[in-house]
Amino acid sequence: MLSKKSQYAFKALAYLTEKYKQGPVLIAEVSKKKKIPLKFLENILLELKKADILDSKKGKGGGYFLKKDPAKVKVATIVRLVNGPIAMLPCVSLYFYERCKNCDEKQCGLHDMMIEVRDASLAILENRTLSDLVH
Amino acid sequence: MLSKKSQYAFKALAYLTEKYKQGPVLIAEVSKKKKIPLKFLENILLELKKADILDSKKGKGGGYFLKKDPAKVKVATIVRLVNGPIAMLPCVSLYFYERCKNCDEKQCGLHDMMIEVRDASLAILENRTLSDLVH
DNA sequence: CTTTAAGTCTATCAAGTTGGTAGGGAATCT
DNA sequence: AGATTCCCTACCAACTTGATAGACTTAAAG
Repeated sequence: MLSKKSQYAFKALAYLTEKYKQGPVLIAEVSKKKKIPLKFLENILLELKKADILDSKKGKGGGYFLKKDPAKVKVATIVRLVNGPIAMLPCVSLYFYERCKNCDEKQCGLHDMMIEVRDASLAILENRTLSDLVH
Repeated sequence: MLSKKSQYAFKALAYLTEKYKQGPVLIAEVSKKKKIPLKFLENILLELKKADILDSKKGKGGGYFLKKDPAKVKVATIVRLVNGPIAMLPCVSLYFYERCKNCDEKQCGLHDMMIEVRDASLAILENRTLSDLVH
């Protein structure tokens, strides 16, 4: 399951997508409109900035805004960033791979099945962008 | 991600699938062969018994065994039982549904996307059984 | 050059979950 | 009766999650 933090992140990103190219948006505005605890949202947006998804301006007239075209930012990227692995097992994760202990990947039936699930999920998440969050 | 408990459960079930119709198998044997902490495994197997997946016999010659044909036990069932929801959001879960707060499901882009992911995952997990874990 | 309006950073915390352990109880077989 | 094996309750340390507090930095306005 996506954490609450991830859900907040997506709501905030959807809002910033709506406001794309309209100048910086206050954290407080996002917090109010999307009903996300202010200080928690601060952390989330800062993290997204450090990951190069968002940019910000300080001082009067400042705020947060998308750094790139929302149609170019994959949902999969955000999930990995904020929520972690998409795969159901570390041994089938592309970005968070960890070898299985006590289990030969070449003969583990679960392994193969979870690769299928991963690929099915990625087929969707890698082909949807922030633009698809609003309509 | 599947919890360690879930991974243990699948390993144990795979072992019991191999021994299907060969009489009860000791917890201690499963623990040793699959390298699962004994007392932790006890809890897991007991839970699977209460969920009607396994059955057991006490005393000498006792142990655990599959209650049904492994080809009839869906992987999805086990995941839900031991790990919880398969969907990435409560508002798109079939078995663990919870309404979204502050978010109209009919106009939430994330909602639709996560339904797609859920269906893609279920297409696999609902059509694989314990038999597919061994080969 | 001071005030004010923002975002930035560090630290902390309560509650819940996860992975695991301990030990005795209950059933069953010999 | 005694051995064997599962059953049950309780407990615990470590980690994660969701959230808050407060001081700091940067930038614009006047």
